[in-house]
Amino acid sequence: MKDKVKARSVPFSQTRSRHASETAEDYVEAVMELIVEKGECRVLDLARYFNVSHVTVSRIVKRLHDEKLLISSPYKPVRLTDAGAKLAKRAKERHAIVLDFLIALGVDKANAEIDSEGIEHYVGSKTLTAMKRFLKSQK
Amino acid sequence: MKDKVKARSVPFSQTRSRHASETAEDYVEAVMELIVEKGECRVLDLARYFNVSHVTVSRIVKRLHDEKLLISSPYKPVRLTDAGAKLAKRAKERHAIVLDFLIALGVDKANAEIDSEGIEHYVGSKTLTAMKRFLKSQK
DNA sequence: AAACAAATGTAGCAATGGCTACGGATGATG
DNA sequence: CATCATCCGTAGCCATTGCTACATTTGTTT
Repeated sequence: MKDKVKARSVPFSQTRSRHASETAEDYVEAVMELIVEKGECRVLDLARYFNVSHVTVSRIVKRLHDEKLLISSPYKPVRLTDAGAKLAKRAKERHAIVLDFLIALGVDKANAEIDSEGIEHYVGSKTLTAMKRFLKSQK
Repeated sequence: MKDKVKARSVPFSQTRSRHASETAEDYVEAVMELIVEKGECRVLDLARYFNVSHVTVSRIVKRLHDEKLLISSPYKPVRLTDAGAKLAKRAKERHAIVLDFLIALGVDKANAEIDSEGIEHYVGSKTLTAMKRFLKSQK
């Protein structure tokens, strides 16, 4: 009964910080998408997109502004910094790969879209490579 | 500029509640694993397993006790209720499938273990079925 | 039995992400 | 230019998950 407990394989998976970066990725990705789709991104657009109140959005936008991923001034549309745009682009690519992968695997589009949004945050570079390889082999 | 913003595909993915059930699954799964491995599961075992303080564990254990997934009395080892054991078994099976799937896909075991722990919480039944199908076809 | 180490509980703080309620800013419309 | 709807910010609440510091319980070891 005195065995050492083997530590989890993800030593730094502290829920809170992990979750904070998930949020950051989701937000910059959404901002980029909304700007492409309708020319600008307002706080309320994000609120509708994520189905949360504008208050939640505005607090998170403020944090991401402090982290230099977003640019926001009062009552103005939200924009991306260079760093934010870079992160958004990476997240978007990864998201697209995961989505295509699930579809190629035989998951219907609706479910693939739902699951890919959660899965994308946990796909490491090795897994991403394996998914790309699979997609290529299916062509 | 007046287009409706299309809502996210996961309308009820409110981060908090989603995250709470993730925690529940992780904990019952860990409790089951630790009981199998060393005969009992103490708060400190869980703290080492998740790399968090015993305080964090003891609060979460209390919550899961209230939710009737765990049984805990002061200074005693943690056990599973029937409901907790059922949930743990389901989570463990899903975890195993995701892990095997990633390995079958060509991801090395270490990375497969890391990624599967995150991915398992976002794999819907359709995706799980597709993974099982893939595993069968590889045999 | 006393003393000590290890395990667990409690108090209290911070960060994050939900919310409602309310008030100020902006922009369109009369 | 006044009004009004919409958008957004602030105040302040709750829950969750981190933490340190300190207190208590348990069990082992003199």
